[in-house]
Amino acid sequence: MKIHFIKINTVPGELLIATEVKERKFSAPLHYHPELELTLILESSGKRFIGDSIQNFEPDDLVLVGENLPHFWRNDSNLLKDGFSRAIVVQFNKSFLGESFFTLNGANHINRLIKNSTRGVCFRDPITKALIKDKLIRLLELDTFEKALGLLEILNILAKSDICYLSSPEYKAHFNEIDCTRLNKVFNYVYNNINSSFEISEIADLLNMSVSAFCHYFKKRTQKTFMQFINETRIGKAKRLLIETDKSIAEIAYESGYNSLSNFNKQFNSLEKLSPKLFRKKYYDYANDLPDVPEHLEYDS
DNA sequence: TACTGAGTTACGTTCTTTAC
DNA sequence: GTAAAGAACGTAACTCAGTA
Repeated sequence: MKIHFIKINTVPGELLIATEVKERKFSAPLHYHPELELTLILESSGKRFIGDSIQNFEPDDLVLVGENLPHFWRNDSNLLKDGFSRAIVVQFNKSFLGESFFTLNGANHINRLIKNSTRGVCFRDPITKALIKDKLIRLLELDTFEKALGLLEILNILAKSDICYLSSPEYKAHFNEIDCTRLNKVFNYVYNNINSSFEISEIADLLNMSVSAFCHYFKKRTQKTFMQFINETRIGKAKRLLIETDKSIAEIAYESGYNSLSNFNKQFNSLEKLSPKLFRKKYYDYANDLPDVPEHLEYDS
């Protein structure tokens, strides 16, 4: 799999593209394009790669990817047995309302958001996300003019909301064809073998590198050590198994790719600041205490 | 009391980082 | 890209807590 430059095919007369993506699993490869992309995950979970950021995503994950920023979403393979991955994706050019619109007085905050999005930004405030989800769902039904107004309203809300940067400040899109072919080989290998144990030398061999050279390379490109990436991926899977199954901690440890319970506990503790058992207990306590969802925030799927 | 599952510790092996 | 040192991991053996 290579990094792809994708030309977004805008419909003549349309200012932006707003679509609901519904697939068994998100199929877009690592790619970039000059259009900005606002993505709201409706169903599915896994890992998203944006610039040099590698993080877990879950339903209601809301992310704005700036122009020419490499990105792709990778589903958890174990969650695809009985469902679809769904997301609302809005792609638009930063000058969809004219070259200088966002430099006008009163629109500077949106201009700042567009600039910040070149590192990729996510929005964590639940009230903002609920509001944007509602507006994105409505956006799908609107005509061109109303869509543009709707997107303007969404950008206005997002620009006033707290943001979390995804890529590091030092990140520059330094991926070339070779880098991305290599990283895609690594990601594919890891996701296809995450349940089993594998040695770092296997991955290094895959790229015709020494183990040491591979460690250098991976850290430089992702700002994480390879084992950090593996652990975050495995613990992410373990958390879902803790929540969604009643399997024992040991079973979940082995199913997440750990060969020892002790290391699983150590890793889980260091990432989550609590033991797997306590995590499961806290989740169920929290779920049992949840009030009914207010009617205006419920959405049919 | 015995059994089971969860968590801890010590030590050998493997991985990551640093200096070149 | 390599070598070496330090950090992190995996294994085995252990303790502790809950339960029948």
